Amino acid sequence: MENPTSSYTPTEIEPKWQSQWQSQQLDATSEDTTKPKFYALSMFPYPSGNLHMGHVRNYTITDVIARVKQMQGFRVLHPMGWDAFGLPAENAAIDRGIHPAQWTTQNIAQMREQLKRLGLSYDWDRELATCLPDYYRWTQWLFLQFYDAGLAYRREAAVNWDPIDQTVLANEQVDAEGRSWRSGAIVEKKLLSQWFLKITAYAEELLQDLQKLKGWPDRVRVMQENWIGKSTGARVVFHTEAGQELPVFTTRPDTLWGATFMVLSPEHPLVESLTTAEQKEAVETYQAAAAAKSDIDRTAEDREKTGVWTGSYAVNPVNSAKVPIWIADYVLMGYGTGAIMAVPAHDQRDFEFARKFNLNVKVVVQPEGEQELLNGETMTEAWAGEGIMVRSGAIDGTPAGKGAGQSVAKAIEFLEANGFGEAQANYRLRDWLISRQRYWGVPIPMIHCESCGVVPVPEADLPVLLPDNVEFSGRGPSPLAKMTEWVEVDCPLCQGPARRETDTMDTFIDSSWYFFRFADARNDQAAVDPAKVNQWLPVDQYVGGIEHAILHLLYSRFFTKVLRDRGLVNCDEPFTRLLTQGMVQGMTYKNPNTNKYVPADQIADLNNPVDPNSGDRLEVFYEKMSKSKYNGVDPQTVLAKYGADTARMFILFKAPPEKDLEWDDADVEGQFRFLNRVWRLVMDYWADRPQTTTAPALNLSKSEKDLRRAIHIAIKEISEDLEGDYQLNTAVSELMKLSNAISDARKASDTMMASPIYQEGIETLVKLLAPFAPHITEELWQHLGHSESIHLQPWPESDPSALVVDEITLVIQVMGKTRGTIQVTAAADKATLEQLALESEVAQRYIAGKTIKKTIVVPGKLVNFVVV
RNA sequence: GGGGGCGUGGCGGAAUGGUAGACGCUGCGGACUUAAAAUCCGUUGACCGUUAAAGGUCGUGAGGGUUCAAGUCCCUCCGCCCCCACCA
Repeated sequence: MENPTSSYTPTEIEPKWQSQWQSQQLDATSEDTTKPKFYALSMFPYPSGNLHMGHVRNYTITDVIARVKQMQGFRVLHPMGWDAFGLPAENAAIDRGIHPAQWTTQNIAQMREQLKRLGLSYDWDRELATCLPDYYRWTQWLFLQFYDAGLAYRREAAVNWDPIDQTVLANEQVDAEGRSWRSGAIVEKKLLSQWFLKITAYAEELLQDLQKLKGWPDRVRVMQENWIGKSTGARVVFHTEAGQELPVFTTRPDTLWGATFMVLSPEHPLVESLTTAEQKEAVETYQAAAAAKSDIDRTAEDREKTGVWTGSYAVNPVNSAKVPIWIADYVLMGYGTGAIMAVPAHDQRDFEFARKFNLNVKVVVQPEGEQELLNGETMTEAWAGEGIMVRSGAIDGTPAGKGAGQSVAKAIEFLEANGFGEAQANYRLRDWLISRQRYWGVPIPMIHCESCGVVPVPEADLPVLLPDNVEFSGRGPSPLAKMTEWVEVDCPLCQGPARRETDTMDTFIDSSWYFFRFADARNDQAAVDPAKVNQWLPVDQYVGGIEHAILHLLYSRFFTKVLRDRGLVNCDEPFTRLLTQGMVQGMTYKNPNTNKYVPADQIADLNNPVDPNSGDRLEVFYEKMSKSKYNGVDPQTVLAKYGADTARMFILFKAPPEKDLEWDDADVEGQFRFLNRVWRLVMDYWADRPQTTTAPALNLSKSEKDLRRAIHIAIKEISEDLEGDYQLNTAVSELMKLSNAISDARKASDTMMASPIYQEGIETLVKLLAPFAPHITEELWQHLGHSESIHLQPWPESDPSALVVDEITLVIQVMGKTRGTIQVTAAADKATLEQLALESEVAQRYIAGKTIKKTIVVPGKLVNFVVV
């Protein structure tokens, strides 16, 4: 017999529905404020031009969440935009002579089409691109807000300098050996005056408020905590013999009596004045060597300590001891005061330094118990453990430790009482250097006037537009600095000759506020209307890669707090819940002898992979997809072959969202088969459905009851999987179970298809599947005789009465081991359960000849006999 | 060095302290077909056992512990992954 129903052709139905939804404005953001709001956001992409599987995974996860919330009666904001400034566009300009704006615009157009092919429920009316003046105008305006608040300032800082091309390089343009990506020259450090945002002013709040982020993965919170890096201790002021103050920060002020020398960073401003004539040459040589060292050299593991004496001494405030002042690159100018008191007996780094340069080691913490007494002359490593303070004047005899009444607290008390210092906290977090000596970014809206100094561009003059007709060579100063007619302006204050700031902003600035702009994306009067922002923010669910765990998320939190303090938004934190999805990995073939990757299509037999060139056996493993490893899978290929719904289902089912996902073609096939089964199940029902449906029976048959139960279990389980933690993989497996249950019910009974329960099953399955596979479900929904979109249907509710069972399976255990099961009526009470269990054949077999000592009855679950 | 996470069949992965391995992939056997594809049915942790069953033993990285009962809770150890790191 001919198949009465058409077959499932995703490549036809998917584009059809995509264009219908678009013309119906199905995905327009609802303005119905009687509904609760839900803001679902994926981290917006850099428009590289090609969508990769990582994007597909990210956006699919967020789309399912947005669609479910929509069906559950929320008004949902689900926007998309482009993080469109950045280096690759400028590289394209240098390499291929195409203007960054043109390159970016083309890429956006291409990626937008690819995204649309995935069936994502974006409100495209709110699309934004950070490189467009109607967006970056407000980025500039926000910068001026920071400036006005005293949170933007200028100071000198080191940049990567290419001495051949005479240009500044981004960190990404410096390779692992410290060479320029273009010229190959060894990159130098060069000081330039640059703009900073004062994120350190918010360090404590950024740290404290991590506790509010209950919907964030622990590890992201911990990473941010470590990044902020708070440590508590004291500031202690030493004096040089010449009388200059030389403050240090220490977490162990209690060991101050053991400080036998001091170390300054080579860049410390006092080094020059402290250096004696005899030491001048050695010190300057050392400083020059330190300056030339790359970051990689400076942070290399297990480096031997180096350093040089300045020739000067300082005085230890607590015991007036004369301590030599050294410089060494293990002390960093950017942390604390750039100077330390060295306590070699109790700090391993100081110990190594002291041993190398024969400096005095003085023990001030003596461990108790069986420990041998420590001796500064003979000890082989620093003692950082517990003990009793010795040779420590005022705190002698105090137990070492940070607790109340212990050495650290006592020492701080003593310092404060004598004016030697005070308790202090220090943060590892540094202010954010935002200046980039590049073209393709937001121009910093500042003007340098010879007589007025640094003057902000008046708000009325925003945006400061990027000039168009720029030349890109990759050499010399940034393209903007070469644009004389753009650079030279009148000072807004004195009208005298002035120059524009030619640096642009770090692109992380653009992405630190885009989630606000989506709430009011078309506003040309303000960055955002506070009323609109407060209606949508904070983002309820943010989804993106773990690689943004620190910088992007921390900067966004910082911006939110500053905008709150400027009265622009109400929320303290921008992202209530955060999901960091795992990466997508591809099957990788690598020759272990040559360390070269081999494309799969060059391998003759994938079951026995050998290198076509050498014949070496290849290693096979999963690794993050990348071009250089030939292990990528192009979304376009998958869409063309199976359609978006299959790709979405596969990605959702294959692994939990936060775990890495191994791409496997066989599993993709499996998902395609599942959608085909659903298609046939629904279409067969529609073709063979009885023309007169039987009235709802008062007494359901057993198979009807079982099916109804399966339906409502599926609703319950899937709804739970979609709450909070988004266990999308198990949600998909529940959909499969329901599909299987419907299929089984049909096979079990000829009359089942006429039952209203069967119809309920079919329609529920389609509705529950809709957020996951939006196209096939829309098509099937229409075939089922509905005219309104399935995506506007209410989410099914689980009926508790349907879950009730007449009989349960009772597990019989003896001594905690499962020995069998019996069927019992669900209504049975504890005593009855015990009785039935005891009488059961299994129980009798294992209890025979023994005495029951104790019986545990867990109603609805099991009976366990403890016997002797 | 500091911090966080993970370890379950051939594979991806399920399991509010209560029948470990749901769901899927793969493999194997079968039906349909001239044949293949597709589809459908059965089976798929290891070992012992039997003609076949029935049945039994073991099993969640290793070892201890708590409990009537442990993948799950506690302790020790091993292995892998990630973040930070000469941060005073």
